Amino acid sequence: MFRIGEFSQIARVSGRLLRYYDSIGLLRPEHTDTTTGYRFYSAAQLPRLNRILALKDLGLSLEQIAKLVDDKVSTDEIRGMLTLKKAEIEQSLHEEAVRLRQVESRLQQIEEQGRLGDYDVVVKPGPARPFLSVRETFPHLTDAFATVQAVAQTVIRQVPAAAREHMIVVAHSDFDEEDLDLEIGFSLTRELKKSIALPGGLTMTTHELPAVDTLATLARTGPGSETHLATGALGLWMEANGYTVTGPCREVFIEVPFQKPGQEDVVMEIQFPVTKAA
Amino acid sequence: MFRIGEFSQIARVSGRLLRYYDSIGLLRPEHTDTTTGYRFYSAAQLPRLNRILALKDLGLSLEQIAKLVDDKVSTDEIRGMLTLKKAEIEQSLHEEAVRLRQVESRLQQIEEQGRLGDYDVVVKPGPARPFLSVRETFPHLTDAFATVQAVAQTVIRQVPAAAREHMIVVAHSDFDEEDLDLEIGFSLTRELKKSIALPGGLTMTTHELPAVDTLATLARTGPGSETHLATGALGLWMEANGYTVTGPCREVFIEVPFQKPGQEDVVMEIQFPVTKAA
DNA sequence: GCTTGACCTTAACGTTGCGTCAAACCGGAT
DNA sequence: ATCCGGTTTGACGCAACGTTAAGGTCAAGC
Repeated sequence: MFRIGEFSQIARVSGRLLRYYDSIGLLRPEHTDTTTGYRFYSAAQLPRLNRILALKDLGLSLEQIAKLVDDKVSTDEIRGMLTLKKAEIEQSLHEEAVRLRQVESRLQQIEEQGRLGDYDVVVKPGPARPFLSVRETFPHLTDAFATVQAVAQTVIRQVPAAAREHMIVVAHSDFDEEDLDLEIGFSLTRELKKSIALPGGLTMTTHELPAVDTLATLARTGPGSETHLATGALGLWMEANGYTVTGPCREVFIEVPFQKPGQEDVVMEIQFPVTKAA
Repeated sequence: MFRIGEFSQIARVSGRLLRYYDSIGLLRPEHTDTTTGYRFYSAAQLPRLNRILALKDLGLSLEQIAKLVDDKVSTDEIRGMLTLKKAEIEQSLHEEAVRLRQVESRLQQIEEQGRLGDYDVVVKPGPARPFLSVRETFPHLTDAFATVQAVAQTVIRQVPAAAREHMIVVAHSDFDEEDLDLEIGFSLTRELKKSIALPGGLTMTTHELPAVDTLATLARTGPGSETHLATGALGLWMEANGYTVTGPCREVFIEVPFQKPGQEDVVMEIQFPVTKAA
């Protein structure tokens, strides 16, 4: 019989660990002196402790280990636990690899620009929303501006603040093209009357802005005219991190833009539906 | 200005997270109502939150992130932090890969044997110890038995219990060979007189049992005659996990063996000095 | 003006596996 | 008898929040 200190030296673990395993019932000393509380371990307990340590190295929790070493699980269940753990490790390996890529990408950014980039990309899901909007093709971006203004003014006046969410521009065509196919409108918190007329003859109707599992997003503030810089950065990020675009780009205006003349600054989030390429 | 719920929905994070970041000063709401305590966030705070989330994804701690987003560190320090983080991730990737191999190895064991193996290997360091021993070449393992007995008896009688540790047999030759080159003795807790004579003409002298950084060990109880089973399992494990033997095998007897006639069971730990192969 | 229900607040515990004190007790050697 | 090293039981700390719990706020509807 060994006292805790000696046993801990044999097994190369701390005494604290042995006391902890005693307290949770994972490895009880073979005998405990009732008057002094001293723990006494036998040499024959070393294999059990080693099994615990070995299973711990596999990444199993002490709770799982307790069941395993006490033979509380069938062979099939053991197989299941290990198979699950294997999947977890593979998942974790994948995530770490992604992290590594991102860190390397940031380091490269620093080498090239001398500082951390201006923009940060966040990947998150996008829920479905009712979407009160009008879709039009404009010869040039500047031509769309009037419609954006009209939509903002009209919705603010005719839709209660509690029912509307964000002004959103969905680009069904590339922003670089000559003829821009844009959908301009507001996401809503609840269904609303079917359509609202705009001054100028266009009419907004309610559609569904579809939910997207993975959305690569970039939030920025600044002049609306410099949006392309952020869009470019987001494109580079997607390329560098192995994402491919799977849907139309959305520009979500967290604050309704261009409300006052001369107010060029916007707070917006650029969103691209994406999937991780294999 | 958004209340916490709305802001949390925009950013797709929990309200709890925002309150936590407020409490640690990482992201303070732009305004807090002094009478109600309500937090109010502005849209312009979204980029900062996104930067925090992006850096968190890199695996940085909130403490590090706080310094980064508040521009408390130079570009060189940022580079250092990221380079360090990169190394950590690479290390972690390596460890996970090792874990994956071990889990797969266990799964294979279950397929082959229908249960978890009998033996568990633990890798740990072995500290240096003074070693009172005698080295001899024996034609066969059975020939060594008498010397083992003699060493045990003699040391128990002549060395105080506080000074001796474990009986150890170091195999300077392979156990399979015909002529076994064994070193038999006791590790000591402190230096002792230089030599002790054994009945039969041999003499034990004090050497140093060298420290070993990485020792692949396997503890077992059972008949001393079945030690080769455990040794075989340990060999398989080392092979499966990419370790190579770098020194003589040690058999450490946690309890002094063969003390009573007919007592065949031993509690021992088999140790191989190893290194991870590339 | 009152109720309702959604939203907000702080406070506090739970998570995982121990490391790290702190204050007091035990045991063997001198 | 004394001393020193080993042991005991607490108790806090960690990292980053999730999750109740118990109770204020606010705007809408009656």
